[in-house]
Amino acid sequence: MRTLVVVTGPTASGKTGLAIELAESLGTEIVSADSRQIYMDIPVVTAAPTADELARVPHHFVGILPLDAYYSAALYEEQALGRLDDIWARCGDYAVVCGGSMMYIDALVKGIDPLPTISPEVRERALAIYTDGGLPALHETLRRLDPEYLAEADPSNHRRLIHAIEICMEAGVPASTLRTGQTKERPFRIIQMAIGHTREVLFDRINRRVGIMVGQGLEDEARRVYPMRHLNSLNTVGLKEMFAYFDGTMDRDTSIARIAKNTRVYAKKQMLWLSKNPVVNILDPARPLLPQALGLIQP
RNA sequence: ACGGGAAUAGCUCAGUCGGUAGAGCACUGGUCUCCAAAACCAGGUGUCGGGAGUUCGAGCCUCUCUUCCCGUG
Repeated sequence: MRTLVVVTGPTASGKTGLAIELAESLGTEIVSADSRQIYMDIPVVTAAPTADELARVPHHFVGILPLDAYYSAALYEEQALGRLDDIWARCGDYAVVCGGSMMYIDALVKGIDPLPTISPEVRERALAIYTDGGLPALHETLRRLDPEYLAEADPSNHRRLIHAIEICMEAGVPASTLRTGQTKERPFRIIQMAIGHTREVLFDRINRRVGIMVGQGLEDEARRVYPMRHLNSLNTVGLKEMFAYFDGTMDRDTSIARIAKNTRVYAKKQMLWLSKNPVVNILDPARPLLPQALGLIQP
């Protein structure tokens, strides 16, 4: 039976290493579920798998997109499903997904409504409504295009309001009519797991990892992409803070301290998401992980 | 040792006329159908250094102790 093994969890929890061990012992490949590792040219800050690790197990969706490429959870769902079929066809019944982008994991596991991909022209028009008129203009536009969404939406969250307007413009119908929120049934078995570090241990791992990144050339990497800093792909923990240092608004030590701090904040958000998702099996980090993981797969 | 200053949230500090405290950052909790490492929302977490006094009432005034800083030795 085709089985999707999902290794998720907060950043710096050891997902990559576990996924590689699993893929090796199952004789299969890894599909990454990471909204930043998918971009090329930023491997250090995203803690992407190393050359060694990539040589041990083939990875998909790592370092494949130019920094200015548009991407979304819906695109990921479609492309990852296709790639999984390919892996099952070549490698047998198992495929491993590894990543901490919970939106992507959800899109893959539960499915996401087929909302249209927004054209650059529409994106520009919708953004202009906000830059010209702020939140009130967004509310006014939605009152016309999709009052139902406006009633449910977070009125302060311009990103989501803009996106709803984009969908209305692109699709020609109210966005709320396209959103069913229905979970799709997948024709394969799904087993999800995460490593259950305590917050204290995880924060310590994060602090150490930031130091390692700096040693691996984080600053050089950030400097190389600095001219493109307004791209969404670079709106990323570890780069934002470095850019502030380059801009002169923060000294280097503060910048690095803030990277650690913001990574901890990010990890907390991921843990919150996990805690709301009881389907995920929590592995005990005090015991060897691989046997626990294999035990979940073949009870 | 003497003189002066300071002590309030995790940190830096504000606190009017005496009416049991507030800001920024930090921190904590949360939202979630799609650029999500994004975006957004909510919450003050306190023995006002200790003790005593004046007062109806003290972060604020008085005394005292402690600690720290600056100056002079």
